[in-house]
Amino acid sequence: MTTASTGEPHWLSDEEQSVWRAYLHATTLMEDHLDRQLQRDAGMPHIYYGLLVQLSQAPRRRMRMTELAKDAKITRSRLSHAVARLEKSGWVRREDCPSDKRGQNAVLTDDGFEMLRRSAPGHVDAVRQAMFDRLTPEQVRSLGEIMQVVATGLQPEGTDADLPWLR
Amino acid sequence: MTTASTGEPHWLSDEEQSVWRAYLHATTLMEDHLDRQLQRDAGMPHIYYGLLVQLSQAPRRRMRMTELAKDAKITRSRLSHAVARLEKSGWVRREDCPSDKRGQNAVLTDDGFEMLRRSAPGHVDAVRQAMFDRLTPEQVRSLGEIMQVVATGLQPEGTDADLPWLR
DNA sequence: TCTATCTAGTTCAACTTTCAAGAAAAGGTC
DNA sequence: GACCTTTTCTTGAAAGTTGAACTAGATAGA
Repeated sequence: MTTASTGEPHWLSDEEQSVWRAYLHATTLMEDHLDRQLQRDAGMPHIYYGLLVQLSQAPRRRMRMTELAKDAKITRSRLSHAVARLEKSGWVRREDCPSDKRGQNAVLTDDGFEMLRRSAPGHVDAVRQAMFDRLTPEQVRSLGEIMQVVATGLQPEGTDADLPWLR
Repeated sequence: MTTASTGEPHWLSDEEQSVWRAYLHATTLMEDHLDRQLQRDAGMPHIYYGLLVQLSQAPRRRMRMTELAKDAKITRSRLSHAVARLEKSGWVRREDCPSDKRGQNAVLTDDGFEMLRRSAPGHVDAVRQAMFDRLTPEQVRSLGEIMQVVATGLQPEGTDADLPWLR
């Protein structure tokens, strides 16, 4: 599939290639770095930690599964497995949703909240050292805009709510 | 662990938090997007595709396992599994290294090269649509600098060659 | 040479992710 | 209500990843 009707694909320029390589390297190393940091200090991968953070910020520290999955940009299936694991560790528990008998709420337990409280400073430090301490304020602002544009562009079609929101 | 000696951790500012969220969303969605695109069009995850690209650019389309792992920022273990899989698919084959009997070369097969040739245009399109088509030239330049800084900061300690290069 | 150490790469088990399939409740529509 | 579709969430198997343990070959020192 080529962009236009000319036979020749629209390759990346030298600069674009080098930016793309840098992007892939930086994001790979960052994900790796945070996964290790959190596996070591909190006993879970980065994505699981993110789920707990979301829950901790939600009203009454609980969220519907689908909403949580949507916010975390993961599939429901993946979330089901993740919550099962976090439940086994005692950081989360499931709760039937009163208003919709199909629904489940994932609830952050007190142990889970306490664990977050303990590990948050170390995690923020890791993020800071890897990213914010190395960038100028201008670069931080610019990065924010760029990532916002990219995220929006990849956001599921349906304006935002109840359409096939991933894939 | 708190950054300084004051008791209070150095939390992220509101702007930093919002940039960090955007970064996480954008990179998650991007990885997801490319994984699906390549799984669909080339029958493999993004990281495997990247390995083939590296091989295609190496002299004689072959590389030592360790070097390939280092360039791709993955562990040797992961690479072993990946190459085993790619070998089963016929895109890569292993070859003993003549000069070091412990060594293995991963070699891109003709089929692998042909597969790359067919799927590259679609992949470039996907990258372009998701990122470069949405950014101004100024933003592309800025993104390149930022990612370079971050990648360098996370790069393994040893200047570059033969020291513990990951973790 | 003998020995200790290091390096290259693989393997195993535990864990995570994906995809497709499925059960159960909710929401139409007639 | 009966019927069909949609939504919510889970499950199970296959694929991929991780970290530690392991084999074999290279290296260096006495």
